[in-house]
Amino acid sequence: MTSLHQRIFEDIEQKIMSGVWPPGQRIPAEHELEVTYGCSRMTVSKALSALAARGMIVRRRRAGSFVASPQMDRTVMDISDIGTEAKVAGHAYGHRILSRRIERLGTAEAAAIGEAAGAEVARVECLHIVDARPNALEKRLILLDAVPQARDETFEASPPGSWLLDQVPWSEAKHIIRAVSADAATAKLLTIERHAACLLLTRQTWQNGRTVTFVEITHPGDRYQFAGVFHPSK
Amino acid sequence: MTSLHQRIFEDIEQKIMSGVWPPGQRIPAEHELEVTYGCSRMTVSKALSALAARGMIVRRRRAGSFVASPQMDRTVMDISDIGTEAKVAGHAYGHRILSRRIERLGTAEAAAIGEAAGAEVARVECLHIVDARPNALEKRLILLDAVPQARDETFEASPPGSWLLDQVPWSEAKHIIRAVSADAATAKLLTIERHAACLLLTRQTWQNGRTVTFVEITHPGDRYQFAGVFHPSK
DNA sequence: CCTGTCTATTTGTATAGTCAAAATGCGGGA
DNA sequence: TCCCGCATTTTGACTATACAAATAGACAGG
Repeated sequence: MTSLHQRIFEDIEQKIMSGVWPPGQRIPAEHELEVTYGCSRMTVSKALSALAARGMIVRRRRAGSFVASPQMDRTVMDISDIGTEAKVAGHAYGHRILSRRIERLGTAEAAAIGEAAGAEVARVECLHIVDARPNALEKRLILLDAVPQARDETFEASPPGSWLLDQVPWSEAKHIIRAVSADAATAKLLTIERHAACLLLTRQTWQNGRTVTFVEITHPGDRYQFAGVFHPSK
Repeated sequence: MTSLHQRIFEDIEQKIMSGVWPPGQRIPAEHELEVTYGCSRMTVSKALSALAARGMIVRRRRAGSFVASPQMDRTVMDISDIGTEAKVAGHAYGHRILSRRIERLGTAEAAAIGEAAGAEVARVECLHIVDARPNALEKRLILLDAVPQARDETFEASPPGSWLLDQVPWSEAKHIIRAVSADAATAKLLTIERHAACLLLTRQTWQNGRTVTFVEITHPGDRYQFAGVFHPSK
């Protein structure tokens, strides 16, 4: 007994999530949807407004409604540099690909991310540098089944995260934040002391129930933090 | 040039946030608001639906609309025990008040939280215990100006966080998550090794622009994590 | 070609109703 | 007294309509 505006909402959501309507795609005008669903404009409008409120579409007068760009590979909270909080603008950002190769998932790792062993993946390690200091070490798996274009991508032009945004439409994601002690290799790359506390962000992204990418990002704990303001009305 | 339904939304939001309408308070029925604002029911309904969508009110047929209970002192993400993730139910929870005293804010601390030095605060330290193991150390400041009832509260019955939920209506909050190494005192209380990585959650809560409480919660990094699933449609 | 204007399209806001579903709390019956 | 059923209130869903605001794209003028 779902209501009509809810059905329209879910219908369009599904089209966006499955990639049938990619980011930037124009959504039929309210008038057209009113015909396809055989209802009044108010009902269509309610569904579209809800989608807009959730950030899945962007609406512009006269132009129409468009599928928004996904934010699947963005952290839930902002990552900020503890030392230079005020300095918002003027960050010099860069990245360095440490390694990149195509391989097949081992059984242990496959089980950990809930995919079949033997699946082909691109394994990428990338160091993120802000203002000449390393601020994150990224270890990523990209399932070639879901993103075949990743096979021949070097990620030199744009880091894997941003690159994926342009390839995969919409998805769901799970974030986990842990505190860990840096191992020797990580400490060296991030130029911090061994055993220093680090923030470890793990994110797994799915589309249609299948894993797209799995990434671990390690931040130096003494320099970076996750922050977010939440007035209940937002 | 704000629209009418938006004005109604903000008007009611303000009443809730400022505490004029405390949690559980019944909101005038749509029909009554339609009279007070001199508009149609649809317009009122739109505003109330938006408030309901944001979790600020709960609506029930025939009964009416009610101000929801605040979630101001809840973490944005769930805190879960890494070792026993499956075991959702059946946690034995307890807490122990380590210290509690009334004092005045020093200049350094006052500056850090953006309040005037010399303001009276209750300073509470509390250890949270889940399944016989300490899982969090809480260091909290409560501004007596905002919550005078805290002066004579022992927090033995319920920990400061839950206690505050019943005292302060609605508020805004800022969360910060850091990774830190445990100092000697913290390590001993949490029964972990010195310098072990810990998750440090800092939360500051305001009401009407004035700080209500400021809290630092330290979790053992090897046993606890923050996790959240985010399908963009939620 | 470039620039300013005009128009038609599309979303935003609002009204005024109808019918449906839920559930509270009352009154009547055992 | 207690319990059950029903009437009434209140929210939920939807229609049909109206006008306002923005602006993309066509068109005219320099």
